[in-house]
Amino acid sequence: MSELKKTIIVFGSLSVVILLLFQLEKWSLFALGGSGNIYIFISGILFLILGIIISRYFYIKKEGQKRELAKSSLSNQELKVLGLIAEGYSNKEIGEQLFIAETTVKSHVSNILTKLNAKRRTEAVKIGKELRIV
Amino acid sequence: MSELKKTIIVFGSLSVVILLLFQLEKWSLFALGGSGNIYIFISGILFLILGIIISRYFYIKKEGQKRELAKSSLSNQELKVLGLIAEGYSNKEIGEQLFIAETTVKSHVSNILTKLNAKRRTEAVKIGKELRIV
DNA sequence: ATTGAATTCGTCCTAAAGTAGGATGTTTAA
DNA sequence: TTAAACATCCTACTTTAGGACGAATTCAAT
Repeated sequence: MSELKKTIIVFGSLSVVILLLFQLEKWSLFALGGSGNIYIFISGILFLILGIIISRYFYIKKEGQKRELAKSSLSNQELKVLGLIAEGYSNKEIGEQLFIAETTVKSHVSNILTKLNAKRRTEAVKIGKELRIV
Repeated sequence: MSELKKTIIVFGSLSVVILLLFQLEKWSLFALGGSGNIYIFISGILFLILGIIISRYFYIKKEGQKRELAKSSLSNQELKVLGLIAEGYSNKEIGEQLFIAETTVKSHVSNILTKLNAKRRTEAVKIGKELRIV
């Protein structure tokens, strides 16, 4: 949400800047040379935008790698269980959904708590969300 | 996260489209009239972007109103407790942090579960996040 | 072929969470 | 001012969760 707002602000500001540049050119308050120069100028801004998009893309990639690291510590089944915990299901309900015994779910939950260094399932969910694995 | 990706895709696509239009104009493959028409065209696109930003802003506003409605159903203390539950604290720990007895926290939790129509504290957190009150 | 991780299931025990009901005082809005 | 909501605390009870073991099976990698 905060990331979204940032993105909106960045792109919004850039849009307004471009719009203002067009207006300034139209009103001839700025002498940017011929009509060729403004193309170069605006192309530059657009490439700046692309640069931001690309860097952001790589940022997300890096986050993704972090996620992979955390994921690797949790097994597939443990990830499923953690996801269902985050949905608010009890161990019994989780067992029914995954077609396994409640005791097995308990084992998984214990392992999850140990691996994520959490004391409670609610804390595990919080950590899982922070690590973006939920 | 999904929202962020959408935003990036929308703005990225628009940027590329604008860039392509400049290239097309430069290569004279498109005859958009004089240098005046392309200004109008691009201004239109920029206003489209602004429109998206504004509509998104109002969307967020509307979500905010929903939040207020849900907030009003939970009392101040209940909101605090729900927040601490989401942080992964136990009833005892919550009591210590709010300087109230564990039994009182339990009362609050029971009321929260009733008001949010949840069976478990994990489910309450999930609902709370959906209602954006956590 | 053996090792190790993953998955599965079990029991016994304790801790935490949740239910139901009551009691009391304060705030607050009609 | 009076009813309703809020906040606090309690007892007694049931359910769920979690820890601490053990143990069997499968399956991929060495």
